[in-house]
Amino acid sequence: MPRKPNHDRNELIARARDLFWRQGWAGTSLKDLEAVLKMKPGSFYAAFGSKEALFEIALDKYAEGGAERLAELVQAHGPMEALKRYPELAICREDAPAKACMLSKTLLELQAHGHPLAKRASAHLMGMEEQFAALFAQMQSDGEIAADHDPKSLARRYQSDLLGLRVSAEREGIDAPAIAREIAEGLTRL
Amino acid sequence: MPRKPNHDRNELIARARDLFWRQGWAGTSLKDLEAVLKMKPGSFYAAFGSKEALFEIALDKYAEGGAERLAELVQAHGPMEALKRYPELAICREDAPAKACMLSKTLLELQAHGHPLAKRASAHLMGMEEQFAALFAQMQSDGEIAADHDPKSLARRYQSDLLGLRVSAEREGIDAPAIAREIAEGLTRL
DNA sequence: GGGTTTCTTGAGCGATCACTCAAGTATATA
DNA sequence: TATATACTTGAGTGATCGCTCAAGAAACCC
Repeated sequence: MPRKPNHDRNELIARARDLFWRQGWAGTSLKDLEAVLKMKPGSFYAAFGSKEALFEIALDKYAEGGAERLAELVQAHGPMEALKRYPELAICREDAPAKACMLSKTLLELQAHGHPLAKRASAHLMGMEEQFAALFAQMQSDGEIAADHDPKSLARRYQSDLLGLRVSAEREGIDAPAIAREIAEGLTRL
Repeated sequence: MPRKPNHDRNELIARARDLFWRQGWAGTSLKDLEAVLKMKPGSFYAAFGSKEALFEIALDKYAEGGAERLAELVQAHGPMEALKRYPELAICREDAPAKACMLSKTLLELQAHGHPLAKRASAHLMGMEEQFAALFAQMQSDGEIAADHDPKSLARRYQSDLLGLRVSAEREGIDAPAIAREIAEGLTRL
């Protein structure tokens, strides 16, 4: 009996994610969202409830996408090669709306006000780090890297390097791929 | 003939810098500033002209402070030891309003809108990097590190590591000093 | 103390913020 | 075709945004 929605919800969320990723929380107004999603306020609030609710969904989709891309790399090339390629991949995707990580951008912008979205971004960062740690642990049991490392420490450092790389990539006049290569090379020394 | 100002301008700028540093551009309202500076709107605009003008002054003061702190370290301990200590110093100052770098926070928040303050932050980051590069170059002529490195590359990587560290330090449950130690240790391998 | 100058005050400006809701429109079933 | 059920529309909500300005208060000169 009902009328069906004009838009594909998944596509809408992806477009919202890209806009939030690029412009941040406060930098994205409802007007911006209405323009990109081609929705009037009424439809928007019927579909998503609030700006904050949509940001949360977009943030989750962002984290999910990153985890998937890493998992695919692992599937195709194994843990070591995946971790080597991931940094360059993170900054060179030409369709990405920003070089920097949306999780860190959200954390830096909203942490000071104790905003729930900052906590959520922080949790996603922790999830990524655990994913990295699992890969380092696997590389150890495979004998691919020395056994005297703490996988969690390696993951913490790798995550930090990655975040630094992606902030650097946001700057103009910086050869970010060179940094990515150095991070990858650093992994071989383990 | 005139009446003298109630407040010390330098102190006002320092307080504004700390507030902007913590809360970012959009996260800091004029109400916040009025409260922290104990100024009414009229005084505020007479003294600083606009929110943006004050942010710019605060950003410059921030960059200046960082450069000074590094220079003091170099003066006291020489280039290598200074670069080793700087990361830990950056994240452990208990009086700092935030762990993350104000320059990178500004860049990430405002870059997408092409805001002049983002360009200014970017320029300050470049200035820091040149300061680092000069130190690496000095270490080379002193024979303290191998001569076959490019000082600019070393500086770029050091800056990236530093930015990553300071984003990581903003997260909860992360042993940031451990990352700082690893960065310092990495310098010994040059 | 009178006059001048600067600083401080705070009500209030237009613009924009996130958001609401009653009315209109299109698609389904009967 | 008639009716029910979403979905879409956009003017308009109160709140907050950065900012202005006329009036009052305080410190200097003579």
